[in-house]
Amino acid sequence: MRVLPPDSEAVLMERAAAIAGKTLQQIATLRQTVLPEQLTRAKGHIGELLEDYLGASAGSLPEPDFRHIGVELKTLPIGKNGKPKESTFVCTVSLLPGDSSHWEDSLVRRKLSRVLWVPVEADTTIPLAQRRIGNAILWSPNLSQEKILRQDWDELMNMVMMGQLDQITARYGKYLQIRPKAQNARSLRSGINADGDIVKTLPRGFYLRTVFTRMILEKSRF
DNA sequence: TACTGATCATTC
DNA sequence: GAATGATCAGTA
Repeated sequence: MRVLPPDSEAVLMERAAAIAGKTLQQIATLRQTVLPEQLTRAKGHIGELLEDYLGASAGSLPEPDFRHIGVELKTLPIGKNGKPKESTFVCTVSLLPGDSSHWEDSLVRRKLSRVLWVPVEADTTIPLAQRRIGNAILWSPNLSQEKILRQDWDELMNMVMMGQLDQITARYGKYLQIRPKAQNARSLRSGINADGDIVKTLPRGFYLRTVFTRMILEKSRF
């Protein structure tokens, strides 16, 4: 039985609060689903389990997970040092001109305008079933965060649109970076080269560095 | 050990 | 095939 989408942020937060401190096994049992033994062949499993529990609705559409309240769900894997272990995927990078040429109407901005961060224990010495959920954080970027996200986005998208895709590495961007987001290294998408011709290239995604999610986590603990 | 580049499952 | 959910794993 599917969980109905939450019709307000308050309802969403109640649901998130209800699982804070619970283990992944407890959530899986509540939802009558089975956990994989390892994440190696099920890398998105925890995110999907929490989408299911919380009533996310967007499916695989390029939209915020909770569409009508405009909230995006992100799980945050926390290592034993208490800090995020991995960068956070935001969305696919448009590699062709005309898709989203301004920060204001970019998918990055829309997805990051309101995010429910759910910390999840990710110490690999703990069996998956015993890892616990943390206290969720409902967040919007503050002015300085948005300013830097915008700077990163402008710089990176400028390179994309100038046909400098081959020069983009994960080293660009203070908070936001572009990295491959593909089935494998042979995957291809259409992009443009320096002459403006359409060429095939590796699909890319926008990711948030851990320095950024660490800041969100630390601020919420005040 | 942190980080970048590579990869895996599912859905439509 | 391209979007979603991400973590894996080699190397600097």
